[in-house]
Formats: sequence, structure tokens, C-alpha cells
Amino acid sequence: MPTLFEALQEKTREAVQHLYQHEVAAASIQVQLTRKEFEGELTVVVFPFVKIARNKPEAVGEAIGQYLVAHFEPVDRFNVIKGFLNLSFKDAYWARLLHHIAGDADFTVAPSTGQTIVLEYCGPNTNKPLHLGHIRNMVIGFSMAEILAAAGHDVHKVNIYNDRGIAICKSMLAWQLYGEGETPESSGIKGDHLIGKYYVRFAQEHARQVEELVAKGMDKEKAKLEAPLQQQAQEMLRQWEQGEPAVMELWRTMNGWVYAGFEETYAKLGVDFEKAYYESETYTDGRDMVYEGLEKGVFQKRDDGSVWVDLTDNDMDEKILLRSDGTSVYLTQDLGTAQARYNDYQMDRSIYVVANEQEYHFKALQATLEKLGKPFADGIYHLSYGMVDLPTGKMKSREGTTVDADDLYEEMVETAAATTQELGKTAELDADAAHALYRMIGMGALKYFLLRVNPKKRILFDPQESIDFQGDTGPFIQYTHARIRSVHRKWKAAGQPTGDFSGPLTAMERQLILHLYRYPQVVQEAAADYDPSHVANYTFALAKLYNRFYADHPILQGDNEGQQYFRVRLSALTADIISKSMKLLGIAVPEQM
RNA sequence: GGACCCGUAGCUCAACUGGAUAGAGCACUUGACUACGGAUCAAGAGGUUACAGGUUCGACUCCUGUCGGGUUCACCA
Repeated sequence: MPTLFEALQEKTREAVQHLYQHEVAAASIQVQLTRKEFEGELTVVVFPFVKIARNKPEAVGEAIGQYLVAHFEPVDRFNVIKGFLNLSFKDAYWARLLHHIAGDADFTVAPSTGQTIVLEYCGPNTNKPLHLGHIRNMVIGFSMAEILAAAGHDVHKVNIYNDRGIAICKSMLAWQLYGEGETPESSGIKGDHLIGKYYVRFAQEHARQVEELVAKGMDKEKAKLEAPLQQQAQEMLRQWEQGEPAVMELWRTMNGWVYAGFEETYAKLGVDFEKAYYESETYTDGRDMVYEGLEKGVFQKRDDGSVWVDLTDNDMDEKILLRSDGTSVYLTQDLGTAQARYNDYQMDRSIYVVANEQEYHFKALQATLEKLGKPFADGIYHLSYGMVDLPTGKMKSREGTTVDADDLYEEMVETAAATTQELGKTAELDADAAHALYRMIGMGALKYFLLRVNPKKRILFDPQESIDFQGDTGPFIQYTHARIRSVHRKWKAAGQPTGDFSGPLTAMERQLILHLYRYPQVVQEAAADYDPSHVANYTFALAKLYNRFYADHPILQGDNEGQQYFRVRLSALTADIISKSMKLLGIAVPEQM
């Protein structure tokens, strides 16, 4: 069934053909929402037909308007201002739309596209805890998965653990040297934070050694490499790659602590994964793919034994794939991971939610897979998002200038609790329900804060200024939902009175219905643009519109039972769409707050 | 230096993908029902859309150049 917009485009096409004997593509006809200072709900832009018609814009608008009134049943009347044809629709038509939105189970669920998408997000290193940057990643990734699923795709969320390499060895080494057997259990420190503690410790001790060497006259860059700790870490990495049992054992133990810590954080944020990939398991596959490329002649081996791919045709440089000692680099293991993923899912699209500092890497990855002739190379998409900066600059784990994910979570929940208690509207909730509510509101504020902005843009986060709970925020939208549910409970308590209603509708009621009606379109746009902020902005606009409606439209005290029932339904539907939209953002909405 | 991204109200962001007088929130000023929840609503003030050209009936949007900010161009990941 065509949407209202499509039907209007088609009828306008018909009008142009009938009036001017000229074919235009229906899809090219511009339909927009009427600006609020003019009468009407939808506007057709007639400028493009002016040349065809060889007439003034006003005359063309007039002619098409008359045609539509005569031939497009929903249209009630129209007015023309310059090249804009503003259309008003019949009250009965709005009632029909409302019925469609409420009654059609498929309204909020797009038909299946049959397309399989694998969406990778989070992708942490296992040598330090998660911070605000990871939160932005997870919130975008989770939301994008929800949106793509709502757009009809078959979405699989996966995680990738960068669980090997020199950084992990640094944490391991520092723990070995200074840890005195400390464990998460013995210290009461969450596993990922414990590893982070030793990562920082390594950096401190290493810096001290470097200073000593520099004091003895060594060049600083050289000292960084020559420092005993650095040497020991590299030796440990070599042992790891050789599968030295003691090192492997330590590695498995410490990574185990980290994963347990991460799981806790995922649960708090309400994100999940269908499957996890580990670079320690895929990097050898990547190496095999490089050999395969050598055989095919698409990669080149140099005299020193290193292997390269020439990407100069793709406006990039030559990239190394295997070091002269035969070991893998970052790009190599991502080749292996991509292949493993394809073996598991045979996906049509593979989306990587990764910060924009890795744009070059993903271009190189895609180009390299193309050279290998991999069928999944085309479907790779890097959902690149801007970094979260602090007023002091970039977050750096080694320097302890990060905003820790768990800390931020606690702060958000505490603020939500304080605000809620101050307003005192939920005093009757028991402790568990109250705490669940604070979490819901705190996470709503945080997630909305991160999702309302286009992912591409970098975000400046000022820890001094706490995230707002008023205005364009998650709690504002949650509040709107709670408010509607409250009215609904009152209506139910009054015995759920119903009645027929034939209008007239107010301008705001029409606007509200039209806005609700646009929901599927917004979902499609967000999916096509890989941009959850479309959904966030839509939801805020809906809540705002409803609050305005609420302020001067009596619902349970309407003129008659018909009008009351109509407004109850309109309200309930608004709550429903708010709830669904927020779900796409990974945010829950409360019955009261 | 090359490539990519960003620049809109004091601050944080929009602008239906080229359409009307560029809209919201925060902050500031003023106001609101003994009606359904004041985490709300209404009103005021706030703009040379970084700058200069160009294309177009029409440009925040497209093209060219300039300036400013960010990222990247590792035998790190």
C-alpha cells in the first residue's frame, strides 16, 4: 500500500500529465511538511513544473490544487503561496490514518529485505577498562543494529576482542613483577580495572627507566626501546607467539578477568552480542590469506621477506601485510576476521562501528579484500564516528585522563536518583523498582546525549557540566511517556469510556497524527544514512509536539465522550511510538517517574 | 605536504538531501490552569550559516578557492 506521500506524488504526476501533457517521475515530486505559519499539512513544491507549464508559479499551483481536490479524495482544500501548494486534508482522512497507525500490526515493522548484516561494535583491547569512547561506540552500535532490524534486515551483532599484542604483555609483565598475586577476588577490584591498573603501572615504571637512561646520556627514543621493561615485554610477546605454556596460562587468566569485567559493563549499558571474535584466533587465518594472495600474484614479497600490498591504484600507499620475521600486523588479522565472519554468516553487508581515526585502515582492508577477490569486500562499510574529547583534549588511558565507563554509569544513576527523589513523584515504589527506574533514567540521559548528535561529529564532553535532564534530553522524552501513561491509567480507572467522533480536529491534532505517521519513513532514513540521530530528533520532536498538544487540549475533560476517546487513543498511540523509537535508541521508557 | 571529516544564535545541536521569513534545547528575561503529572507549556531576545567567488527561478546544502579545527598517511593495534 502506497504511503500518503507516495499517493500524493502519484496524483500530482497525474495532474501534471493531464494539465500539461508532460511526463514527470512521481518520485521526483517534492512533498514536504507545511510550515507552521501556513494553513495546511502537506505542501507540494510546484517550481519544477513552471517551465513545463509556461505559466506563473501561482497559476500552476492553483491548477494542480484544483485537480487534486477533484481527483484525490483525502484532499479537502488548498492554498497557494508563491510556488508552494499547501494542502489540507479531511478530518475523516486523519481519523482513518490514526486507525491505520494503531491497527496495522506491520506499521512499525518493515517487511523483510532478506538481507543479512553483520554489525561489529565495541571492539575493545583487553589491557584496559572501557571508557566514554567505548560507550559512544556501543550506544551507536546497539542502536544501529535495532534500526537496521526495524528496517527489515537480518542483523547479527558481534564483538571483536583485540586480545593479543604488546599492550597486553605490558599489563601481564607489570602484574608479574609488582602484582604480588593480586586477583579481582583478593582485591575487590573489577577485572578490567585491575588489568588497567597494571597497564598504567607499566607505563610509570617504564618512564622511570627511560629517565635513568636519558640521565646517562642516551637518546630518548632509543631509551624507550632499550629500557629493560620494554625488552622484557617484547620477550614475553615472543614467548606468547611461540605458545610458551606459562605465558599462555597467565594470558588466559588475566584476559578472563577482563572479560568478566566487560560483561558487567555490557549488562549495565544493556548491550549484547551474538558472537565474539578474538584476534588471537583469527590472525593466523589472515596470514594464510596473505600466502594465498602471494600465490595469486596480487601481493609482493620483498627481499627481506616482508609481504606488501600495493594500493597506490586506490589512492593509498603500499601497506605491509607480514613483517620480515613472518608475523602478522593489524591489517592481516582483520583479513582473517572478515573471512571468519563470512564463513559464519555469508552476510550481504558487514558494518564496522569504529572511530574515525581508523578510516584509512578500513579503506585499506576493503581494497585488499577486493584484490583477493573476496565476495564480501563490496559489502564492507565502516560506520565511522567522531571521537569524544574532553575540555583538556583527547582521552588517554596511559595518562589516566579517561572518563571511565563504570564511573560515568554510577554518576548518571546517582544524578537520576537525586533528581527523581527531589521531585518526589515515585515515593511508593519499592527499593528495587526505584533503583531500576534510576538506571532507566540515567541511561536514558546518557544514551540520548550521545545519540542525538550525528555520529560523524566529534563530541566534547565536559565532566564538570553534568548531562541535562531537561529540554532536548532522554528524560524529557521518558517523562512525556510517563505522563501519557498516567492519563491512560485514569481513563481505565474511569471505566474506559468510548464514543464516536467526527471532528473537527485541531491543527495540532492533525500535526501529531502526521508526525506519528512518519515513523517508518524516519526508520528507513536512519538505516540508509547509518545515523541514529534521525530517530533521536524525530522522537524529541514527537514528545515536544505532544506536550504542546497536552497543554491546551483537555483529554479526559473533552467536549464529549467521542472526543475524549479520540484523544485518549491519540495519546496512547503517541506513547507507543515514543516507546518504539526509544527502543531503537536502546532506551527504555517508564510508566511513571 | 596528500587524503578524509567538521565549521550554523553565547553554548550544544537541527534543517525532510536544492525550496517559503534558517529551526530546537541550554543559559538569560517575563508569564501559565484550585482540569488529565510544572522533568511541562507560552512569550521575548539572540544569525552576514567561517570567508570570497560560481551554478540555479531558488544555496546552510552543489562546484572552485581561502582561512580555522580534527583525524590519518608505522615492520603499533
